[in-house]
Formats: sequence, C-alpha cells, structure tokens
Amino acid sequence: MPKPSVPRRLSAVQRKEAIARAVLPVVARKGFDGVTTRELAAVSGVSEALIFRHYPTKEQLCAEIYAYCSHSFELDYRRIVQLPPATASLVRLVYFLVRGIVIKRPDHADASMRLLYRSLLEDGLYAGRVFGGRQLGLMRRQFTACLAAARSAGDAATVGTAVKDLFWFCHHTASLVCLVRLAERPAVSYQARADGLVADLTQFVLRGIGLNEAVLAREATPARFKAFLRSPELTLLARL
Amino acid sequence: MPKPSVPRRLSAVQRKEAIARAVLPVVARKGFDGVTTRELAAVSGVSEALIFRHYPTKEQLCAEIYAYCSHSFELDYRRIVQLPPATASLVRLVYFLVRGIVIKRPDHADASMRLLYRSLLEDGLYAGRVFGGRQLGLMRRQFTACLAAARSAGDAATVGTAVKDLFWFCHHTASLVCLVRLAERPAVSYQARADGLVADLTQFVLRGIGLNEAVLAREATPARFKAFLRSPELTLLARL
DNA sequence: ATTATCTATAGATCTATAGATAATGC
DNA sequence: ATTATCTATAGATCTATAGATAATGC
Repeated sequence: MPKPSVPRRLSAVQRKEAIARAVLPVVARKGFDGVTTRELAAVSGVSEALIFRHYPTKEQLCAEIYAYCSHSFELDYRRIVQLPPATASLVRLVYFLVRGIVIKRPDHADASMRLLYRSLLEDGLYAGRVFGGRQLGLMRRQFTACLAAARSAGDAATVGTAVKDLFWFCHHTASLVCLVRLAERPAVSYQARADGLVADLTQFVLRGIGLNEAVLAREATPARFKAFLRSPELTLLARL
Repeated sequence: MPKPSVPRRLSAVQRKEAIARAVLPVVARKGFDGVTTRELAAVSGVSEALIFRHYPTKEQLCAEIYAYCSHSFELDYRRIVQLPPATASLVRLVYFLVRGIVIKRPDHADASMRLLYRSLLEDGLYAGRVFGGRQLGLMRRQFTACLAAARSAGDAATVGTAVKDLFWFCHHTASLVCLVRLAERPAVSYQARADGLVADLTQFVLRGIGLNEAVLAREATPARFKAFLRSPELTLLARL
C-alpha cells in the first residue's frame, strides 16, 4: 500500500477524488466489508475524520468508487468500431476484446475487473451498468454488423443462436480467464501463456460463433494478431 | 434465512456439522467479512457461544465450510465418464458439463458456486482444489479421449490449442453465464432462456473446440439434448 | 477569514470467554 | 455424571462526530 510521503493540503474536490482513487484498489481487493475506515485512511494518507468529511458514510465512499470506476471504463473503442463491417474486422474486434480482458493491465484496471466480479456476487448493479454501457454496446453493434458481413461472404456458418448471445459468449470465455488469473495463486494453469493464450482464446470463440477453418487459417493466425498490435487500434490497449 | 423451529439438543459432532451446513449459504452470499457471528448464530438456531465451542474462531468455521463444500462437489460423473470415447460421447459430456454449471440448482449448490467465485477474488485456494480435483480431472480425461476420437473420425478439426486448455475454455464459457445469473439482478439478459441457453452454449463451445457443422447438425440438436435428459446420465444432474 | 486537516473520543458492534443451567445417558 | 447449551459480559475494534489546530488566499 503506497503511502503518500507528504500529505499536502489539497482543495476539497481534489482531496475527495484523491481519496476515491487511493481507496479503489483496496476496496476492490478486500471488498466493502473487508476494509476498515482506518485502513482506507492509511492508504489515502489522511485521517479517518477527513474521509468522513468528504464522504458522510463508508457506504457512500464505496458508491463513489463504483461511479469513478465505471467512468474509467469509458475506453476508446472508436477506431475498432469504425472499421468497415467485414470478416477481417470481426477478427480484429474479437481479438481486441479478448486481449483487453485477458492481458494483465495496470493495477487500476485490475481493480475495476475485481469490482465487476464482486458486483456479480452481490446486487449486480455495477456489472449491469458496465455490461449495458455505451462501450460494450458499441462493440456489440459492430460485432453484429461484422458477423452479418462474414455470413453473407460465406466466411461464417449461420447458427441458430442470437447474435447478441454469441457476443456475450465470446466476452464470457475471456472474462473467466481473467477472473481465474486474478486469484493470488491462479486456480487453473493453462498450457499456453500470455499472447499464446490470447490467440488460442480468440480462435476458440471465433470458431464458436461459426467462422470456418479456411477463414481462421487466413485471418486469425498468431502472425496476424501480432500485426494487430502494431496497428493504430493499439491505442485502445494502452487505456484498457 | 430458515430458522430451526425447535433447537433440539444434538451430539457434538451432529451440532458441529449442522452449524456448518446452516451457515454455508449465508457465508457464500455475504462473504466471510460480510457476516457477523451473531448472524451465524441466528441462522444456525443456536447461541454464539455454542458456535465458538465448536469452532474456536470465526475463521476456522469458514475454513470448515470450504472443506465441507469441496466434499459436496464430489459428484457422480461415473456414468458420463464410462461412455466409450467417441464424438457422440463428447457431445454428451460437454452438454452435461455446461448444463450442470448453468442451470439453477438447489440453494446449496448455488452456494458452492458462490464460494468458488469468491475464492477466485481472494487467495484462489478453494478454487484451485475444485479445478484441480478428482471430478473435473476425470471429466477432462474423458474429454481428451473423446476429442481425440472425434478428430480421427474426421468430426473435428485438429486445432493448435492444447486440449487441456480447450476443456477449460468450455468450462469457462458456461461458468461466467452462471456467475452473471447469480447476481440479484442478472447483469446480462440473454435472448435465449433456460434450456435454449444451455443448447446454444453447448453448440458454441463444441464449435469452439473444432467440431464441424455436419456433426453438430447431427449430434448437437435441441432434440438430442432433450433425449440426454431422459437418459441414465441424468442421475448426475440430480446431485449437481 | 476561510477552509483543510488532525487529535481525541463517543457509542455501537463484534469476536470470544466465563460461568451458570438444563438436558441426556448410565 | 456428563455434556450440550445458554446468559451475561469483557475487551477489542469499527464507524462516525466534536472540537481544536494549522495552512491557505484575500
């Protein structure tokens, strides 16, 4: 827990946000009931009294964290979403989706994933906001358009499942890998590592939604994926 | 919270287990830090003092819950695992795996899923025991044998991903659907419902591991799945 | 003069224990 | 006579507040 060396005097708004930011990872890791206000004060580098000055109750502080975090989920998917609807775009989209979820990110995004899963074990409100939010909504729309294009190009089998559900299945597969790896001692040890795992997962879900082997061999190779990482869509990853 | 009407006097061993059983769903739902010993006493129908007589600390009681629960995960997969290694067996296996995870079960199994996900957000020890346990180990071995058979029969494309990882991907996809539906207000609303969702998921992961469309059309239809439910493997579901 | 911050502490709650009571089995 | 169970309570901890102090901006 990083303790600010000199607890400078800040303006009310600055301090309020500083507290939320400092507290976020701890609450995400230990849960609302798992931390004490004493602890929150310690990681914020201020007294408990000051925390209660900015947030009337511990509960409201935690609510603020969720708000703060769902804002931070506002990622820059624009470049991905602007690609023309086509099979190739679908592969990119899914690759970035999977990679964004699986690859270990800076502590802060890590915390937001924890909050997400924690929310699912509780009221599911925050998770509902994230899953129903603008970002994933845009992704899903693009996914739908691309899959339709892939189907009419003969690149994907038309399956009975609703496209919406297919999107979530892709999302879910990657998400549980993320969750499994959040644990102190990862609960499953995969054969593949890092980029290999992302590649395997991407191929798995692309097959799952019906893309045929010929397309996969052409568009969804590790070499292609590597190339994606050097393409402009990369900006997305930096913030993810 | 069901309160035992007449708190009969039990033998030490019986009471000790009764407490663990009574307390399990509450701890699973609210977490170790989210419940108080007062609450645990209330749902157990005994005094706090009696709980501390049987379990020296709150922590040890919770440890016991995990032990108790991981034992309850010992399911009867034998029938599934005894099927001959073949494409048809693979479809059954995956169907039962997915259904067992997704379909809402009696409260108790629900609780064990919650503990599982909770564990992943913490030390991952319990999850590691479940994932590395005998049951899923047997499933995985059968999965491997069946997939090999399917491949050599020309029913499945041989993909680059390790078979072990493919098994987990199947497992994961279903697991996150389970998690999403554990929340009070389900965070994702799928187009498909209940059995339809299970069928869609099963097809999704079967495609994911490389089974071709011809096989799916033949072996993985809703009608087939329905037939599975009337077959002897059903005993598995009752306990799952 | 205003406002951020701290120290000290109240009041509630939580885990755990001590000692008393009541049910069971020999 | 033994042992399961309860009541009452100690001691620690936790959330939240009151009132004092110190830094900033006019």
